[in-house]
Amino acid sequence: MKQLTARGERTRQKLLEAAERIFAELGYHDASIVKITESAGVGQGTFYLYFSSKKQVFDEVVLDLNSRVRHAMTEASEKGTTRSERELLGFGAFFRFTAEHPALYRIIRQAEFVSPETLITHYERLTSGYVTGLRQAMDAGEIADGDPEVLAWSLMGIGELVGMRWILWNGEQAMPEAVFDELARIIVRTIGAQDIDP
Amino acid sequence: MKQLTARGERTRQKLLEAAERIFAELGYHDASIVKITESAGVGQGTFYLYFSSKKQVFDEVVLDLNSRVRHAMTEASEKGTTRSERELLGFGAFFRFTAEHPALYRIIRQAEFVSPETLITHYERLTSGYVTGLRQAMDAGEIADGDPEVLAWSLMGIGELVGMRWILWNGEQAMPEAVFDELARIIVRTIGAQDIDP
DNA sequence: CTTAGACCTGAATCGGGTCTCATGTTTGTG
DNA sequence: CACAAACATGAGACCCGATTCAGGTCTAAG
Repeated sequence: MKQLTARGERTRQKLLEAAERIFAELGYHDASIVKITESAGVGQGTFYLYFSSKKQVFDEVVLDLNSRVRHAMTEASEKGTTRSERELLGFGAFFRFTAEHPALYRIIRQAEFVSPETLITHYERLTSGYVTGLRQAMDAGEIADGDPEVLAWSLMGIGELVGMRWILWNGEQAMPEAVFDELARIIVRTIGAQDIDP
Repeated sequence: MKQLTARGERTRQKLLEAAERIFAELGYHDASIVKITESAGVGQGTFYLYFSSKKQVFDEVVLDLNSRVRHAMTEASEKGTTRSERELLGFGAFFRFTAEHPALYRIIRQAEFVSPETLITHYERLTSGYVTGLRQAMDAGEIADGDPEVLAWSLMGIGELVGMRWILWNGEQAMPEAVFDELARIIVRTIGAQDIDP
């Protein structure tokens, strides 16, 4: 599998998108190659021209979702000036992404057994950028001092469960404003945001 | 399946324990009835004398773990007097349970597709008791005011991811003390605990 | 218009899983 | 001790899925 022509690239992309769709809908185990290729509109055998196994396409889907969600969060949070603001913008982007791509959740929860290495990679990529930002804010005295790693994982946990409860279980609607407002207060407390004004 | 004799009860229990073990180790899909019955030391057919399907035994294992972890948390947190204290004792119990029964995590993450109803029941039972306690503490002015439900889910999220990172991924060891101490500070901030002393 | 190379196909192979059932074994009671 | 009710068994019926492969089809360059 090396150089693909435009046609090959197109087919590969169709398969990747179909895989994301089917994995999200049915879960890893009930998603069969037949269903994926059917949904992509290609023959069964075609799958193996582009991916070496079901697990491999799974990993690729996870990593793809990972880089997309991080991109969305980074882009949003860069618009903020204080750490609180940045944090809330990041959460907002995360929830929006979740509502649009429930696959993120549904697929990642499966990774525990399907592909633990990829699960770890996913979470570590999410935290590592996070930790840097939090440490800077700590050094600047913008938020409470402490171990930024524990804080980063705590914040991810909040996002994960609140997103599950109010987005996934709400039919992938946007989150009610009241919930987000409450959450905003909680997050500001959690990071221990300080007023910097002297 | 109605009245079981002592012998029947014993066999059923052996199967339930074996199922928990095997599900935790292999995940739902790779856990086969053959493996469960082998691990329990009974014949394959015996399984169906006590459970009607693989999914049913899964649900039973989840609900059993759920009631055990809640019991452990409640018992621990009742020893505390302030809400902060209670909260930290509850978290401690949760982490201890996780270290001793990694099945809790590994199994529940699978439930998303295997048995979504049971997943929801699990989380809702965990929060519902939580919400009551938090509301009382809010009314007593012990912690920051707000929607106790959002706060309950946030706290669960923290426990879930921090437990995953520092217990599951650490070979099911107890959590490093430094991490727990840091976490304690984070939790106290998150609930917005107030000094009550006038 | 030819043709090499890229691309596509789905039937067939192979492995494995759930659940049933006809047949035995154990236990407690009269 | 006899025997009904409970309990236990594992072979096999039945189903389904990942992956392979031998044989087409498409496309772009000459």
